[in-house]
Amino acid sequence: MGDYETVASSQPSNWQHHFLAPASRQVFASNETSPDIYVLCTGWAFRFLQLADGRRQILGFLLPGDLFSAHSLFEERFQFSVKALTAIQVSGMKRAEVQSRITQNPATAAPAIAKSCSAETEASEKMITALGLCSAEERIAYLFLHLMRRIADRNVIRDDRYPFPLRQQHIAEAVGLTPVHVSRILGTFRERGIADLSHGVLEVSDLKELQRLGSLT
Amino acid sequence: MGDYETVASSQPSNWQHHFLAPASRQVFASNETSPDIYVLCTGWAFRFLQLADGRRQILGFLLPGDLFSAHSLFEERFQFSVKALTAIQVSGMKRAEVQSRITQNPATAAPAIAKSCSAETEASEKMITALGLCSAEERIAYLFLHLMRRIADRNVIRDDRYPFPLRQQHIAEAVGLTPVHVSRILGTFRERGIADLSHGVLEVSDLKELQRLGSLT
DNA sequence: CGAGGAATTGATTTCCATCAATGACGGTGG
DNA sequence: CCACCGTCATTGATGGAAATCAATTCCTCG
Repeated sequence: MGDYETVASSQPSNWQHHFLAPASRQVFASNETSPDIYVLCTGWAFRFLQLADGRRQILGFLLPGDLFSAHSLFEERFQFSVKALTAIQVSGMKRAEVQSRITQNPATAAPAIAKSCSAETEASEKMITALGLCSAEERIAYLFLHLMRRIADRNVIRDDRYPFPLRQQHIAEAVGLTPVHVSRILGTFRERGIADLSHGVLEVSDLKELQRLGSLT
Repeated sequence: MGDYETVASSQPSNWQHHFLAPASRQVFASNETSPDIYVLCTGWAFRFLQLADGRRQILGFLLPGDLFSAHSLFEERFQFSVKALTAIQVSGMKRAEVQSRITQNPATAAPAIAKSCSAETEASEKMITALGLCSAEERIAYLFLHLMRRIADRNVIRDDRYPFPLRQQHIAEAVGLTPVHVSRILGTFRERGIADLSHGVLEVSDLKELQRLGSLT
């Protein structure tokens, strides 16, 4: 891996460390192995898979507090690559250490881990459904709603304005469209008074309509 | 749930039971809860999500030996529905009992469970990639290769002929296409001498080409 | 046989990708 | 301060992949 900038900890420990990465830097590559597990502390990142011909699929976005993957608790090989969307700060912990702490009190740890894995899988399967069944605008609405919920869990949201540091390119790669088409759909959302994404902020003016489009009911 | 036909066990036990379901019967509905976990013993089934308007996405196929979901070990609520593709035989076990057996020797159970969860998630994320990036024929080739591997793990395959009880409708619902278009693609696979699916058997004549199309490298 | 679902085939439409050009910024250096 | 550049977003024109509509034909199974 690339410990791009290791930050000196105030009380150094041998089982936990931190590092920084600037926007756009790839921090891990698919198939890489690591004795550590990672948590995103600040900033946004995304997980993705890339095909031989360069096509890239974004699997999900990482927000502060997210484990890169719940499965990384047990699996030392990355099944995806990770790239910083904004400047980020990451915390790494020795897997062995974390595992031993888990086995020490499994009663509290096990349900949390199970829930976390379960949530990941559920999100994946909902995304499969969105990609398999939904139109371009439904997919984008779904992505917005999914991220809005996660953002709202971490930030105080006022006036329905969400911090949203995604380029149209990222939206396109997440929901299987071209950036040009994403631009058109966002244009229609604007003129229909549904939502406006610009300058890194998503402002939702017609939540009902957005939900009607993207709820995957 | 519907214990359609409960089979008398030769030595009855209170923590394990079996039942049968005919082809096309839905055996569980999304959001249902169950104190049991289930393994498919014989036949094929599939997991799916359904939207309010009736559109349906197949999330994956279940083959003999498959847990309906590894997450069901911890999660009592179904996040998907299950329907029999052929006539099936299912075994159900009390979750509490299974969990206590797991905690009795976690050293052997834990890695197996983790691997199983991990495999499910990896499969989901590869499917997201296929749906987001790939053309119709690439998606179908991917589905074929994925299932061929799983079938070959359970059956002796001769002459590259795989038992394959899917209707074109099911293929369509799994890879996000219409049955009509699936028919066309399968037609081209036939005339190009790549593979022939009919009468419930998939016969592969040009594995290399199928892999070139569907390997998701 | 005959009936009904499944598959195939053709004609047409729709949605989205692709190609191409333009404009809006923000940074950089002269 | 302004010309230059690269990135991003927007817009228009066109083409292509897959959906949709509509008949048949083919199986399968009573």
